[in-house]
Amino acid sequence: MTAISAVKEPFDRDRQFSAKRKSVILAAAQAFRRQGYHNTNMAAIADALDLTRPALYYYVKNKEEILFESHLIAYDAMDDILERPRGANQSGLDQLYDVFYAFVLLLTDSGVSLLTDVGSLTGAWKSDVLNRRALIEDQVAKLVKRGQKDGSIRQSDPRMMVFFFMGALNWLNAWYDASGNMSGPEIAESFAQQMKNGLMSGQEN
Amino acid sequence: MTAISAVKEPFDRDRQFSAKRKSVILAAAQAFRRQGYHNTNMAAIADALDLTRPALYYYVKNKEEILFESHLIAYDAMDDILERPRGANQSGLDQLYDVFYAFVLLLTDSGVSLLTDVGSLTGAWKSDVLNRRALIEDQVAKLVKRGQKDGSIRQSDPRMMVFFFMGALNWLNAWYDASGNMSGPEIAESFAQQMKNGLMSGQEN
DNA sequence: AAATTATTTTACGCGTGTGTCAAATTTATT
DNA sequence: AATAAATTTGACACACGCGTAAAATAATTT
Repeated sequence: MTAISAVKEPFDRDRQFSAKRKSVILAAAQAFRRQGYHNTNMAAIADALDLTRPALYYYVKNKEEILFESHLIAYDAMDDILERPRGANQSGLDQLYDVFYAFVLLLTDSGVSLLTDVGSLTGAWKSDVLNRRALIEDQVAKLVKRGQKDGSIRQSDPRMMVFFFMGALNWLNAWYDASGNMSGPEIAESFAQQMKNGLMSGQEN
Repeated sequence: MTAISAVKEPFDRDRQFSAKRKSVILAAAQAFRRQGYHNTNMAAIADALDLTRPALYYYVKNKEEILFESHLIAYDAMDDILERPRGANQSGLDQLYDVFYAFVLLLTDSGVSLLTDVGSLTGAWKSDVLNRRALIEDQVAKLVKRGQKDGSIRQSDPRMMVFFFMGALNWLNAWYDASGNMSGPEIAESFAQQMKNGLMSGQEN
């Protein structure tokens, strides 16, 4: 008998299964980030895990499902960041700074990455992902509006502001290489500062 | 006899050929922008031009060449913008503002778009495109450094700054829809302002 | 250790999409 | 009108990569 009681045992099975399943998704997501969805075939994913191609289908319905879940992983992580308690005393701008800083850190230091291949998703998968993204943008836009109310952020279309610095974030994937000479926190610092100054009120301009 | 003299006639032929060739590339580029390279098949490109699929191969070696040239079109246009004479009296920051404004306008108002599928290019095609992009980023970084020298731009890693607002630019493709309620110049104005404030020196921060 | 269940594999079918080629058609030239 | 050149087409070959199914192996339970 293992250390796990007979009652819990099936859960352990499930746990191992979902652990392996997740590592399939993660391995795939990494490859997708580097080479793109269509330039990554199932064999490459299998190889990365020392498995053979059909074994993947034991964990996953099809390739598109992997792409779907890859997106979810990123958006879940961003949701977590957005749900972190933020000092109510802070200005909207400062809160936004912290959130954006955490976003950049997420993309540089954890393996999580934003993916661009939404166009390769179909049906509910596609709309789900787009909805999740829109939700996050809404949350961020809310912070912008908050900052505009408390005077820390200048008056301008919040959506444009969000698109601007979220774009910078998305583009990270294209150039950031963990082996580069710039550390994650350094990039996060630089980006967050730039975002902050871009929005800040009280510029002579 | 047409209006074109017999001497020029062969050139006219060539001109018609390259005109048609270019419209092949442009039609493809549009489709690539909307749906991505791999989600666009040659048939779709042919359909858009009321041609049949093999006719495309009269103008073009293969699909990858189309992608390659799609990239070139965008980078050529950006080079043009960078080569426009800029008032030497202007600060580096102001020059950058104008350039960035023109970049955004290019992407919103002309059909030209930045493409992301570099990973689907191989060999010299890929490196050429990456080089072109790097060259443009260098030019822009030069403007940043100029602004830092003349005191209009604050002291910080120029490469990070360039990545930041060039990212915003690249992300435009993902959300900008000509039918949206925001006009090209409005977006350009908003983005350029945001970029400017982000870099500007003399923020209390 | 036999039996059951979970996991992985080998072998295969199939669709999609690219690129080619020889023939047909259209357009220009003499 | 006949010829030549440019352009387009229909028909085909072929490769790649996804997903499936039945069988084999490994792990777990009784």
